[in-house]
Amino acid sequence: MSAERLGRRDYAVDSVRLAKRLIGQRLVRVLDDGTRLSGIIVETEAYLGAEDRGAHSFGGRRTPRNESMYSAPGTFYVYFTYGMHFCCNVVAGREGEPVAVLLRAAEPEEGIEVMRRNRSARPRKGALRDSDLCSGPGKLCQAMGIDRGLDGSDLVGGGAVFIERVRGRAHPDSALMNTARIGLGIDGEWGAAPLRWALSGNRHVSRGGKTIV
DNA sequence: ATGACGATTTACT
DNA sequence: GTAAATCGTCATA
Repeated sequence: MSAERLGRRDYAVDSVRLAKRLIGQRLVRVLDDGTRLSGIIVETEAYLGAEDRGAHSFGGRRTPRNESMYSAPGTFYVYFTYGMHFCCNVVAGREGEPVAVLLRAAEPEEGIEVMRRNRSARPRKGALRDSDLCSGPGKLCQAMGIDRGLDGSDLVGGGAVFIERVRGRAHPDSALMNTARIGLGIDGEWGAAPLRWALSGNRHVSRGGKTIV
């Protein structure tokens, strides 16, 4: 028996709704050798379309890098940044509408030791706690072996990445923390817009360079 | 061809 | 808290 996966319909909603809907659901990455790496999504950010100054699609920008944002809802959008990190998103809305949800953190479930190994590729100080594995967009991708090779893949169907529905884990807004998005180099309306959601009190939420509330 | 800049993470003072 | 690491991407020329 296999768990139910989110379908096209689940993804075909505006990015704010999808950002909240994905919290509590399970992100699954199946490696080439069949190993399952998974974690419960605990932090997301919504990116709107052409009007969103913080989005890669601001102003209707369409380049080879962000092409996946224009694909069907349920498409994976993976990009490389800061010369060393990958970040992954889930496309929302309708095909041709460049809106997406950034997956920022997850609570590891399956394949934790593989994730720890993936995250220890570069030498570092002390031992990695579970909460150091997927508590940030770059960390999550490194732990789960997500890179540009998965950009444009379809989360609906039999691919190597998908999201499983976790029954009884749809969290009400009251269980979520809602803040401005992290790391955008912009001020004003779009820099301050409360488009980041995280499961309140969860230890796997990223620190985002700032103190946890 | 060139230069400025990241939807970040880590180490160090 | 501050700064370094590190390189693909995109706008400009």
